Amino acid sequence: MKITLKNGSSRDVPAGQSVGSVLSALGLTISPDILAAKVNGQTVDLSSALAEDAEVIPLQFDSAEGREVYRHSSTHIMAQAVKEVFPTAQLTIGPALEDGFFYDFAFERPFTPEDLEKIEARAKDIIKRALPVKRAELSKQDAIKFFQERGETYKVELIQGLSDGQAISVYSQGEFTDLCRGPHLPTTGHVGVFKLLNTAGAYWRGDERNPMLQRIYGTSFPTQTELDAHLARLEEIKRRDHRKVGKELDLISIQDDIGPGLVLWHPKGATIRLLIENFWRDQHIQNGYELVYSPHVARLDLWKTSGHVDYYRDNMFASMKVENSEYQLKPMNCPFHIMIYKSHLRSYRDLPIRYGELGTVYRYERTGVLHGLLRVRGFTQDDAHLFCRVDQIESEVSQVLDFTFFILGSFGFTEFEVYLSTKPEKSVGSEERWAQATSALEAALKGRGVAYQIDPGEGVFYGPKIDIKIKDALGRSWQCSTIQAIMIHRALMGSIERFFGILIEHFGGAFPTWLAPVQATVMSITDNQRPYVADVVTQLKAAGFRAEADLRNEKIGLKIREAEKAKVPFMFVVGDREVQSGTLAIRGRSGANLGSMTVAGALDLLRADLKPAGQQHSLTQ
RNA sequence: GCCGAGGUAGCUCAGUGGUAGAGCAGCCGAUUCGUAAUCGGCAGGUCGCGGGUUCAAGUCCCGCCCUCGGCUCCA
Repeated sequence: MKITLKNGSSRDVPAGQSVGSVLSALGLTISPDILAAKVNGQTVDLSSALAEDAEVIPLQFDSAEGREVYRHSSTHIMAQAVKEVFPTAQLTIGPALEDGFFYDFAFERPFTPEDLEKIEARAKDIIKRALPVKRAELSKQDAIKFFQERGETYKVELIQGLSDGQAISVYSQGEFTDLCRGPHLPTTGHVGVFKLLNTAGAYWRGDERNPMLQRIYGTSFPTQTELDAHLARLEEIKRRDHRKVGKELDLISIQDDIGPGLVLWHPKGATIRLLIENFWRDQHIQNGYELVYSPHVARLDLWKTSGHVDYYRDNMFASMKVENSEYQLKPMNCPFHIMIYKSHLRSYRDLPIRYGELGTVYRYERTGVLHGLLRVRGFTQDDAHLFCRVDQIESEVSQVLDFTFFILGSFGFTEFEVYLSTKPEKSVGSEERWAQATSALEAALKGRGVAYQIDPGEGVFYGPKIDIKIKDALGRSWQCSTIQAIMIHRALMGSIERFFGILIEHFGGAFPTWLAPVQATVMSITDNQRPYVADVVTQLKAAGFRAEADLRNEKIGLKIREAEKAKVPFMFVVGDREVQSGTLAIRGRSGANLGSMTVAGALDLLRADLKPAGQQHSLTQ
């Protein structure tokens, strides 16, 4: 039997040996760092036997597969701890997540923070015991019997869902046994630091008609340093939360008296929105779009014709009666753009026609899913509909792809994840149209060399779509852009509200100069410099910059602190020295001393900081 | 919608049945100061909304509204 390693070296060994012993026979030290192995592309336990020629790759925590095994074993350790502390809790499922794990238990009451402490202490004890983790295979019948005897009814239900001939694997550590596909760490002692984070309710199998289970989230890492880094990242995410920053910087508010999911844009937030919208309009006109406007309500019949009443009713506000007709608050802009298109006869020579609108729509979302600016009930889509011939679809989609990457890149987003979503269960239109539209989208993606994944069945009822997720400064992915075929429907920023929420978090409120609501604050040291400061501000404003004076009788330290907290990109400090020499002492955001310069020099500095849009500031401040 | 935690001054929060508090912000006064908080004083409340228990409710009970975490990652 021939075993090949990643580095290409290979060796003959007798069949039937375990992966672990083969690796050590090949001269690799089996340190606790090696968690599992990949054999011919499949992740397996180190204890699994090798039966045929194989390529073997040892897995450590530094690989995604290695981490998955590590976290999966961690959640088993937590489950064992829960069973030891609360024997009446029933096991359900417990997968690894990207940076941790969870396990759902059926239990008579929610777990309290005190419970978590006890469970965590027990889990640490289980790690200390370094129990060997053993795999066993049972027939379906035996597996059902085994878990039935232990009162694990959810496990029995899971096994009943598995196919009949299949051998069913269970993993044991000490007295604890769980139904599990594996693979797992060799012992519970392979886990380093272990921490439980929070609890939550979760439906059995994710279905709200099913019983509510008690979920516990946790995470684990080989070292305390890595755990600390992870916790610091969670803190950073909290610090940048757009709901917190949006309030601190007085950008937006969502008020109970107005209604959930309905956003007020305060002057500073509105300034940024205006800049975004102006940029959007200019770019669309330059790229061959015609801009349109449409009303916020329309006869319900329009929404019946469009299919929204049949396919989208759950997300619509209730209709209202006006005179003798029913009217509907709009959940989408498409029917209006189609009506503009249909307002007179079009020749194929007129195509493509591209209608764009910053169209505000209203959708009913259940209160439990609302989330700051990222999930709201009233929002403005940067919407457009492209009417084109079948032979133009591919090139139009290609252009939209390029345009999307340009627009998003202008706001500092340069990493993307692209998904192609295909025909869902509930849909309108023939199979042929779906196939045609889907292949046009795919051809455009391939033509632009864009890497993408398929999201089967996730298309909209009227057509397939390309979704583009942007990655922010902390590496998180957010869904904004969508491009949908049949009539090509696209939104690049998605909704201005969501996009703004993401922008706030991406920059942590420290917007690049072209978007900053206040670009420079000119501050006096004493009352002596007031006329000079006022004159400088007048000059800055005349040059088109958003500048403010801070003439208060306060110490310069306080003025700087407040400008820092407001994330103003530039502070121009003026004392008697500057008045004498006709200069400004310039301080960048976060304390950079940029020296002294004249007003003309300061204007050059501001201009130079405007381009390339969105990419000139460090995102780590 | 469901499970859990919350809602007290503009903001952040303390307040375990007995006279509603602090810090910051605000206002008034003093201070004229060189790169992240000058000092002093004053004012500020339907304790989310509605009902109930009690001599007495921010606090206990019931209903509702809203916010936050989760319900998407699946042996």
